[in-house]
Amino acid sequence: MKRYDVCEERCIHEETVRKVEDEMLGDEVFSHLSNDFKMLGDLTRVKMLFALSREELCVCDLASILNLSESAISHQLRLLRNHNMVKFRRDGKMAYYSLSDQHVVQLLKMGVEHAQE
Amino acid sequence: MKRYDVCEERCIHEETVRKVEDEMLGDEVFSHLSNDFKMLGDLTRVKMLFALSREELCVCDLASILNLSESAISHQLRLLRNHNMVKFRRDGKMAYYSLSDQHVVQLLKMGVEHAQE
DNA sequence: TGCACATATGAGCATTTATTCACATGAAAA
DNA sequence: TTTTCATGTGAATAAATGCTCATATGTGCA
Repeated sequence: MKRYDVCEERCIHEETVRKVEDEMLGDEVFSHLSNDFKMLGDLTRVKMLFALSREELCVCDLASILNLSESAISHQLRLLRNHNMVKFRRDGKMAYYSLSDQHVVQLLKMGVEHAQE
Repeated sequence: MKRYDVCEERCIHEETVRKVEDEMLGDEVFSHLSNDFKMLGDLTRVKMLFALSREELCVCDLASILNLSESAISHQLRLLRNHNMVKFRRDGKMAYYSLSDQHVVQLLKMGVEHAQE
């Protein structure tokens, strides 16, 4: 277990570092946070989420819109489900997906604003 | 080049799919978007960005706060720089980093809200 | 100049991840 | 029941990614 304490005793701004350390959140929070953003950090998934922000869609619809295999879409939908970003309802053979809340929409909106600068 | 057109002519909801296809953004926008979110989708980087949202910090400070090597931090800072998420100023031997705009802060804030549900 | 030190970077390695293929599941229709 | 079809999933593979180690860069100071 390395400590990287070379700098820790010389160059750092002790005050500032201590202050920021105090303000840091718990590891689980950061972990949760980065995992959520990771869901948005993929071209396929971000397109899927954007599409779902417009309409409820089945696997087949998404596959058609993104021009990807249904298997690929299904795999990604499972990830999104596990991260509580989408919900779904079954109707016969079909499964209809939609966003599980409005947070994703807001994040997407903010992201687009930033991207368009 | 597969077309996955099996479904395209049978099970899809043509109306809905066409509507959503019309509303989809350009590929460059989605690409930009997912790349930005990807920067937030890593435990180390999200911690770095959070820390930088509190104080301007040097490489050494960040390494100390995250308990990681300065090399690792430097590599990640380069990524963040390339994505215009952090800016830096040199002062002698030191390099001081800070967030390049408030968008990241807002995204982090929204992410935390969502994570805490 | 020459040394010390903070930061930057290239190569290598181990891990993660996105897609495909093949097959399983489950519901509707024949 | 048997068939069909939309969806779900495990295994495999190729690509991307994060860290480490070694080394380079560049600044301040003796």
